[in-house]
Amino acid sequence: MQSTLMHSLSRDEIARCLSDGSFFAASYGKNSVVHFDGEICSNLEIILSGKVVVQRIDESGNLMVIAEFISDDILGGNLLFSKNPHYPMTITAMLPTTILKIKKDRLFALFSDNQAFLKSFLSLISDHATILGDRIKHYVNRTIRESITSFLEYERKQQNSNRIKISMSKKALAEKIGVQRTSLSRELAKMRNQGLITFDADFIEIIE
Amino acid sequence: MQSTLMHSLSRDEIARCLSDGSFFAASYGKNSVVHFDGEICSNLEIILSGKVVVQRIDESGNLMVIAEFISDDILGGNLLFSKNPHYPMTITAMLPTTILKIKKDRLFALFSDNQAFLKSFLSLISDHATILGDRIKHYVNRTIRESITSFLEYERKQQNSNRIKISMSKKALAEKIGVQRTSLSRELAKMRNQGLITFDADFIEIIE
DNA sequence: CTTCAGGAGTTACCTTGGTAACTACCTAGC
DNA sequence: GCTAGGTAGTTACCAAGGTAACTCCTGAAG
Repeated sequence: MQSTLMHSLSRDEIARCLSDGSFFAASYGKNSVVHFDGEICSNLEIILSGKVVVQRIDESGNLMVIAEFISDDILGGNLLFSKNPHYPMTITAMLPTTILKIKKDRLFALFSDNQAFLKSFLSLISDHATILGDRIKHYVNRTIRESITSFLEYERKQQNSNRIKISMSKKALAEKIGVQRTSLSRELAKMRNQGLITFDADFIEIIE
Repeated sequence: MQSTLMHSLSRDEIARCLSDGSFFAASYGKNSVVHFDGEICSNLEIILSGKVVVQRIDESGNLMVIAEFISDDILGGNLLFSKNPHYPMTITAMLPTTILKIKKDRLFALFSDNQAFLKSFLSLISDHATILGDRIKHYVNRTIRESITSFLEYERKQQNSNRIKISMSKKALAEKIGVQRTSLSRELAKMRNQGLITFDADFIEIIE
């Protein structure tokens, strides 16, 4: 991806937008909430640095991490033009994060002026929609075993190895696939007992 | 919504695109598959008449209906510009359906020429992304009781009445919230026994 | 060095809900 | 009128996994 959206703007354009107030930046500390569930979305936001997560929290406080976004990714792209422009989930900074905000009306002018910008934007929001679809496909209405297998198969392809580096804590993995940490722990242990995998803190290895 | 996308095109534009082959139509019979899971998406499609459903079918054949689309809605909008332009779920015609297909490259030309068309398109794909978000929010990782309550609360607001018309069969409702029909039946019976609701074939009434 | 917090593994207990096997309708076609 | 297919309701049985209450380990702060 690599900053396609910002790169499609010239320095002059950026400078002009910053000076006339249609672009402005904001900073968020670690663990602070960037957008609350239900908050209205009136700007397109581009992450300049840091990391945010989109998370659903249900009534009993259970957490599911739906997506993670880092530099050069956007927030709110799919909300700005929808009939109901409210953030449907909570967005929280995981690290100190700076975000550039672009007013909606200015955005439309940029689309007309700059085809590359529009193309990057469409590509980003399409990928975001795909992420949601994937969440449903991979983790919804499945047993934990199926969710784990789905995750491992995906990572095996990505990493092209049976020895899969888990670049997050087990707790985070449990939140990602939407189950309790203890249940994930139990199921991983079962799979190890059945000779399907081995694992430690950093790796899970699939045994053929 | 009302056909905003087609209405934003002039008759001349439509006629021109049809004659040069960048627009073309296709028909599908009831219960025929419009797109298979995994199929590549290379056109934007506009539903001219009929009804289609987006459904996820897991290995054991369980069905969950993710969304329903009717006339003037689009298919593939979020796929065309994404890095992985494969249909992530099966799309099936529920009624005899005709669909207009627009080649991707032509689409981009239309965006440049016609701002209203771009605006309609952005609005449609944003709404689609919102639908996916809602599915996750309302029905994922919940008990059947919570899913039912969520559905009833939503419909209560929509219909502005405690007596909620269910404009689908119980079987379809079960598919919508992603549970077995018998389990839905059991849970509704429990809720009736606890004095929370009454129901018959067409209505569910919430008792305050 | 000590303390404390957070990640991780384990397990008994129990709720949720999927499965399967019924029954009872209802409607369309013969 | 009779039969076949589709929708609904019911329930015994059982597997999956959430909950809670532990323990152990590690790393950072004091």
